[in-house]
Amino acid sequence: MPDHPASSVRPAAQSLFDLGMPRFGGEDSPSLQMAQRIARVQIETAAALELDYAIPEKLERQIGIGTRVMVPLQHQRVSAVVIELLESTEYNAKLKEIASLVGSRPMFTPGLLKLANWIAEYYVVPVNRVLRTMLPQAVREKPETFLTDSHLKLAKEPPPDVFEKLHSTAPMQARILEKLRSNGGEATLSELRRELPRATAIIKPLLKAGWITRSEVRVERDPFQTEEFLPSQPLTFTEEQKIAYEAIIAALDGKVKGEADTLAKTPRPELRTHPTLLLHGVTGSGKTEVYLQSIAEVLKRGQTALVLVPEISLTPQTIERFKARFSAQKDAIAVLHSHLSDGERHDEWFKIHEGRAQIVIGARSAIFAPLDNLGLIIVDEEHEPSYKQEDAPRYHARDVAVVRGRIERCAVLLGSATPSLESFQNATTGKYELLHMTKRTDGKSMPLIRIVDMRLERRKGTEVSFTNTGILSQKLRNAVNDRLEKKEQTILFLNRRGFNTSLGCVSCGETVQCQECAIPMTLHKKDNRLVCHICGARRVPPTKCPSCKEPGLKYSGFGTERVEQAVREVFPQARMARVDTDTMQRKNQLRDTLKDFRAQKLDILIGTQMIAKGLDFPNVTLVGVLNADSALNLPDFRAAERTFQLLVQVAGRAGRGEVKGEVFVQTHAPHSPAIQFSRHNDYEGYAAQELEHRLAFKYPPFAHMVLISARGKHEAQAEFTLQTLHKRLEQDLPEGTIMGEPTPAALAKAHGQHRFQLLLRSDKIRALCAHVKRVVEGLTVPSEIYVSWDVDPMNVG
DNA sequence: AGCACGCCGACT
DNA sequence: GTCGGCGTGCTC
Repeated sequence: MPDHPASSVRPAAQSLFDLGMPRFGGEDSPSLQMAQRIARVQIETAAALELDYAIPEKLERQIGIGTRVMVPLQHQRVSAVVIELLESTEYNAKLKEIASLVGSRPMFTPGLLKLANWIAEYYVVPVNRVLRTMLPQAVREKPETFLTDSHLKLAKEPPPDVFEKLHSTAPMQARILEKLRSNGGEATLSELRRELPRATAIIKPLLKAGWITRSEVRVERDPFQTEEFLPSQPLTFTEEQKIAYEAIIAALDGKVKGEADTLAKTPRPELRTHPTLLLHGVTGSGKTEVYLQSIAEVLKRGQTALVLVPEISLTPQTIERFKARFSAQKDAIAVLHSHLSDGERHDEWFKIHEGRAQIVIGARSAIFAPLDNLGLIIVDEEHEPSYKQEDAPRYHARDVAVVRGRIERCAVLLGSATPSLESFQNATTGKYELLHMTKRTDGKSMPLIRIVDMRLERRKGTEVSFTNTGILSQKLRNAVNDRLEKKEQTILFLNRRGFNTSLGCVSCGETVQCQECAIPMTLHKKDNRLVCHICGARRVPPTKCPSCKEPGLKYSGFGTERVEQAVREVFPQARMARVDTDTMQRKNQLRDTLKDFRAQKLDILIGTQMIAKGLDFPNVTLVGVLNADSALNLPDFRAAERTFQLLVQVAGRAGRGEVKGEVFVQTHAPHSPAIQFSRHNDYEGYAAQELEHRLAFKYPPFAHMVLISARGKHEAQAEFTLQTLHKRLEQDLPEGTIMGEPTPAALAKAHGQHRFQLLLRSDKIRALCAHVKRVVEGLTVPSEIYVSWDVDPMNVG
C-alpha cells in the first residue's frame, strides 16, 4: 500500500567545503580537523536536529552507523544516534566531541535507520520521534541492565578435618559446602538463599578461605520461564498448503511462483526481487502450519524471521505453537508484546540484538525488532486495525512491514481470512502475489449461517419472556436449548459491555450523557452506576431528566450484563460465564475461565471481542451474534468491512470439532451486503461489491487519506483553529486532492475536549503529505489546542 | 526607564 | 528539550 521508501534523504556532506576555511576559536588547524573522523548524529530529544560531532580517538573503533551516543548540546548532555560517518563538515566552528557511548554496540541497524526515515516522511513526524518509538523504553533508558546472580563453585574438596571443625564452629558454612557438594559442586546464590536466607553473608568467609569461587552471571527475565514446551513435528500439508508453501519458498529466493504473468506487469520492477505475498486462507485452513514450515526453511538458510500478530492474538496458545516447533534451539524465539514487564521486554530485545534469537513474534511495535539478515516477515491477520498506532508516529505495522521487506530485501507474507481491501486490491493489481487456501485442513465444511431478522422477531413478541425477545430470538433460544440437551457448547457474542446502553427521557427525548464526553452513559447494574465508556466517569442514575427535569426516564439498548441476565432467566439450568473487561479484572481470570470452558465445565460463554478471536473450542457447535449491526451503524466508511470481517471471524469459532457448527446472526439489516456475503463466507463477492463503492466515492484503496484533528476545552477555539488550518491548506493544495470541511468528529467531545476534524483525500499521497507537512510546520497553535494529523487513518468516524 | 513575559530560533 | 535574545506592553 505505501509508496516507496523516501529516495533518501539529506544532502551529502560537502567534502570540499572547508578546505582552507578559517575557523574561529580554532586552535586546531583545518587539516587536523580534516583528518579527524566526524559523526553526523540525530539528536533524540524533542528537537529533530542533525548535528556533526568529532569522534574522540578512544571511541573511534566503537562508533558506527546506528550507535547511540551522549553528546554535549549547549549546556546539556543529550542522547543521539549516529546516522552517518564523515570526513569533513560544512560546520564553521570547532566541533564538540562525542562524550560517551550508550550501549556497547549499535542499537539501530542501517536498515532500521532507513525505515525510520521512511516513516518520518510518509507519516509526517520528526524522525527523532520515530527513533524513540523503535526502542522499548527500558532499552532506551537503561540498556544492558541485566539481572545478575552469583554462580558459586566448590574450588576444592575440603579435607575431612576442616569439615569437622566447620561443623562445630560454623555450622551454616558447613551446610553450604554440603549443599554445593550434593549439587555437583555448584549452585547459584539465589538457590542457596531459598534455603538459607542469610547465605549472602555466610559465603563470605568461605570465599576468603578459598573453598569456593564466585562469578557473576546474567539471569534472563524469561516470560515463559515456568512453561514447558513439548516439541512438535511438521504436519503433512494439504494440496493447498503445499502450493502456498512453495510460493513462499520461491519468494525467499526473490522469485515468483505461479502468477508470474501478473507480476511482470508491475510498474515497479524492483518488487520482483522479493515479492510481498497475500495469503487469503479461510479459518481453519492451516495458515499457522504454513508459517511454521516457511520459517523452518528460513532458519535452515541461516536467515531470521519476524512474525507480527495482533496483540489480542498473542495468547499463550499462539506462542506455544511457535515455541514448541522450535524448542530444539534455546533462545531461538524472542517474544515482544505489551504484557511483558519492562525487564522482560529489555531482555527479549537484547536476545535479538545479540543475535541469539532467530525468530521474533510480537505485536505492532515488533516490526522494529533489530533482526539482522531477515529472510521473511509475516503479518498474520493483516486486516486487524490494531496494527495501526493511534498516537504519533501513527504508522501501520503492515505497511511498515512491506517497506521493511523492501529495505532488507526479504519476502513479506500477509495472511488473513478476510484481507483488508487495501491488501486485496494490491494483490489483484499484481503489486502483491495472491495465494489462496479455501478449504479447512480437517476437511469439514464451513458452519451453517442463519440470519435472524430481528424486526420480525420484535413484532412477534412471543409469550415466553417477552422482554428478552429483543435480545435472544426464538430461533436462537431453540438452538441454545438443543445444545444444552446434547451437551454441546454455545458462544454468545455481543460487542457491548454493561446492562443497558442508554438512559433516555420520555418527555424531551434527551439521553443522559457524560459531562466530559458526548456519548450516552451505560448502566452497569452490578453496582447500579451509569458509566462513561470513553472516560470511565461514573454517576448514580438520576431519577429526573437532567435536561427537562421531568421524571420518566427509560433504559434502552442491551449489553453483555443484560444478556447474561436474559440467558439466566431463559436457561436457569445452564452453567455460564460472562467474559468482558468488567468480569475479567483479576489476573489470570480470563485464562481460567477459558480453561473451564474448554474442559466443558461451562455450557455457555457470553462475551465481547475478547472471545471473538483465534480461540479454538472443539465442542462449540453454536455461535450467536446478538447484535450484528452494532459495528455496521458506526459512521465510518469501513463500518461494513469491519462487520463482514467480524462475522466471518466469529463464525470460525463454531464447529471446529467433529460436529458441524451453526451460527445465528441477529440483525435489523438482514439484506446488507456485509451480512449476506458473510453468510456464504464469500470474501471475493463481498470485496467486489465493496470495492465498487470505494471506487465510486474515491475512498481507500483508490485514494489515500489524511485526517487532521483539532481538540480543546473551548469548542469555538478548536473549531477556529481547524478553520484556519483549512484556509492555509487551501492555498497550493496539490492537484487531485479532495478536501472536506472542518466538521465535529463522530465523538464530538471526549475527556472534556471538543473535537473537530478535516479529511483530505488524494491518490498522490506523497505530494499531499509534503503539503500537510509544510502547512503544519508553519502553523502556531494556541497552547490549549491540540492539532494532530493521521496519514492512512483507520478511524474516520 | 525598568522589568516581566512570551515567542522564536539556535543548538555541532 | 533548553536557553538566550528580543520585542511588546505594563508599571512606576
